[in-house]
Amino acid sequence: MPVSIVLFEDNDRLRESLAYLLNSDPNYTVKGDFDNCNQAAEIVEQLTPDVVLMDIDMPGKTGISGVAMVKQTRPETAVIMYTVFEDDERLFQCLCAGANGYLLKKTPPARLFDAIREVLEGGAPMSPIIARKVLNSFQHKPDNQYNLTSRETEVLQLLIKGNSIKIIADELNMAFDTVRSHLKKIYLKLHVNCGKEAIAKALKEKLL
Amino acid sequence: MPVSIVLFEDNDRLRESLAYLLNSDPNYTVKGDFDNCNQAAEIVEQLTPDVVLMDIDMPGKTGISGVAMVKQTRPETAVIMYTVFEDDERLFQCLCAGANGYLLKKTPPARLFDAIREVLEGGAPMSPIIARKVLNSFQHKPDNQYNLTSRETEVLQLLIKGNSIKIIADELNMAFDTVRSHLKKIYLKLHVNCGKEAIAKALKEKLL
DNA sequence: TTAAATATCACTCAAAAGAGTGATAGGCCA
DNA sequence: TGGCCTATCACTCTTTTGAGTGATATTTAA
Repeated sequence: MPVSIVLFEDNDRLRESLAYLLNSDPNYTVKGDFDNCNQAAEIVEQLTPDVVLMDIDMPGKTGISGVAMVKQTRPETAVIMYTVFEDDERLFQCLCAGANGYLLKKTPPARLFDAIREVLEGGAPMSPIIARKVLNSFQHKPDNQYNLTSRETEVLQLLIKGNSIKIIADELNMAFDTVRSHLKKIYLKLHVNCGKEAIAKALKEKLL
Repeated sequence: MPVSIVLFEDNDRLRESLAYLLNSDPNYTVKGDFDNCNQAAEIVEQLTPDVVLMDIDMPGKTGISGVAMVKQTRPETAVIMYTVFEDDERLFQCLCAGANGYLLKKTPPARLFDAIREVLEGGAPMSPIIARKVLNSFQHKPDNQYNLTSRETEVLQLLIKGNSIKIIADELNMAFDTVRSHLKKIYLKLHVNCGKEAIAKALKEKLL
């Protein structure tokens, strides 16, 4: 019996190409393909696929909600995300929602067959960059992808402990305005607008 | 130039088989093989391998200490664990110590070549069961040990995204002062004094 | 040896946030 | 029925923070 698959992907051409590709192998059969995942729960309940391929950016509900819905209504369904996004935010949201795999769209199509086989064996197919991000998330060591200077790092470390500018200045023996000066640069480098966003970003991405 | 590899594995026959296997491919060369990792730091410093294959159960220091030492002295070294153990305890200790991959010994030897290629591409080769365990570790549910009400939770969720009070009020269709009212209660319940501390605590303790 | 980056501090102005106080209304439950 | 909790909103006052601008000394790198 071939592996049954359902696709959620809003790009019509891509979705049809994928369906054609998968159907061309007798071991796989696409039971349904949809350009949104608003009815994902009902669909997996009806079609009972072995594997779901899920885009993230779709009209209506995002694939992040999509994987959550699928996993809630039919947990035994293997869900592989298939997306262009490789930011930490969406990646970990998908994983927390129960995704079983995460492939970037730049993945060569042939790899898709491997991934589906792998996920059915209980594995977790991931693109290399994604796998690396996942492993890095276990290390509590900083990455400094934003090129913070050592002084800026010190300031940010104190900030994410919830300290006020006044306290930080005292702690690092510098003037109030110097701390603010550093903070401005930090916000620039992190692309945020205020301390709260900086804390959120630093902690979410384990910068320190 | 072939990929240079160092092996740490106390089973002599297995270690020699691995070395023979890897050396049989001109693209790979085993620069050294050792039955313990007590001198792992000095060894990688001397031999500067691209990849280290590391057993866990060895006389003297464990492979867990081993990967930590290697990563500390030469972080650019890719370390792949190669072990029979598949318990969560050792697995996550290795990941936290900085392992770049985790293969079970039941892995077919041919897969080793894939794994080495994968780790050099920035990926994280893992046996399917291991990958599954890693992904499962992300499915944490919120705890709500501080007895936040549903409304307070909504406010906190928006706060930790870095939103201002004004934005939160708008988002939840409530008055500016109502949001502040909720925030005051949230700060009380979390035992913090300001929004920055609340964000830090909520994210560190994965409250939401 | 110049130019760039870094670290330092100062001043102003406006916006945001925290502290304190109090009020109203609906739901729940004993 | 009368508390208790939750959610809602309002007002004041003070502190904190962000944005803008600019200056100076030191270090680093081209």
